[in-house]
Amino acid sequence: MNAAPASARNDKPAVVAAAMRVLAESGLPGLSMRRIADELDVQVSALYWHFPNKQALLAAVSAQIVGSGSVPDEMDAAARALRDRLLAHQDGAEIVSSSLALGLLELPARTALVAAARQAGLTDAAAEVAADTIVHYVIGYTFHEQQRLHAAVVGAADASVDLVPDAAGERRGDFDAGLAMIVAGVQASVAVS
Amino acid sequence: MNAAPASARNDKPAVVAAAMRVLAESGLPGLSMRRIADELDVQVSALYWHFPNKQALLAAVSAQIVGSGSVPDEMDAAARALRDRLLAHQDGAEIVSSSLALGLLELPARTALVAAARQAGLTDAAAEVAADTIVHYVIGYTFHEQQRLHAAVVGAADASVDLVPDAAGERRGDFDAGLAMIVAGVQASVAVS
DNA sequence: ACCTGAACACCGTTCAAGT
DNA sequence: ACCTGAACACCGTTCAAGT
Repeated sequence: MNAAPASARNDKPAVVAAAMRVLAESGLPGLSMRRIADELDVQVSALYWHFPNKQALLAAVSAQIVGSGSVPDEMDAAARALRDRLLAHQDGAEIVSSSLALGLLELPARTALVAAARQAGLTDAAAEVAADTIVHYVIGYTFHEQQRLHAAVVGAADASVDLVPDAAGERRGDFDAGLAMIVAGVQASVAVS
Repeated sequence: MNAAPASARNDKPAVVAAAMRVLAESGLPGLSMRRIADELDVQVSALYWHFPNKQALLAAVSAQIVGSGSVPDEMDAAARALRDRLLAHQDGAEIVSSSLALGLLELPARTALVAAARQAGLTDAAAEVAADTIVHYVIGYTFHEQQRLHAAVVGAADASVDLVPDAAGERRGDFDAGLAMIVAGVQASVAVS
């Protein structure tokens, strides 16, 4: 009953893999159903056998981006792990953001953040708020950063020098500084409750 | 020299006003150049006399959304004022987010936040980080919230009951709770520096 | 189970030409 | 100064039909 079919065609993971390749090459603006179909040497309509619509396909891409492995159990480490995942793919933050908002994606990092906040002494409800606050910050910050990269590419000879100062160096510092403020606030909220 | 022209045609503010009407009626997905042109009884190509491209038009819409008036000078009040502006327009957070990331928009609330953070005792650099952290949180949170509204409209008979619990009530509380954590963290960072 | 081919109803942008 | 008309190169989605 597990006999290999006569002609091996595409399955869901193959479609997602093709989408990841297109994303790496052309970013989110280039990630059209037609480009993905081309990558598989297939008609566009074939994709709709595997996924009901583009958003569902993007949700599968998002799941690939954020991964399913384990996440560090400290708050700042978990936040940075999420950020690194997003940064590892072009427009990663934007894709994940929309899948998340549509309720089509589970975030392993969020689960880890809730646990860490609880361990720090927050009530269950406060831990959820803290986790969401940090997730919003990470995604918002990284989204903004990745879109600036786009703008910089478009306006090559632009005065965008001061917008993207020394590339990764300073930005990582700012991200960490902001994150530290939030984490401090979360810990401070234990005293209040 | 200020004589009224024979036939009064459209100017930039009129185009922006038309775009705001379309946005109110159909949201960001419906905000196409063609729909805006229709609203003005004009050909699409006419819009390109007023704006070089759609992003520039969206930046003008964003400026209208965030306003130019004065902003409360306390940190949490300034953050809530920004949030209220975004919530007052369909997909306000998404539109503003992309204009901001592209460097096409000034945020009055950000200026107020920097000033408030400085007054709280932060260094100039730390005050900028604090302001950006809060702005990212506000936009990220509101973006997420507004996209859920979309999803709820699309899946009317859905099990989206637990995703949008009691509408505004609980959400406002969660937003404020998260904001309070960040503000506490910002104030805590004064001791460190 | 997976795909083709063709169509539908859209997009943003450009450009010569008009008044 | 502001607009028309037509075109270009795209989109996501649907659907009957094939193997």
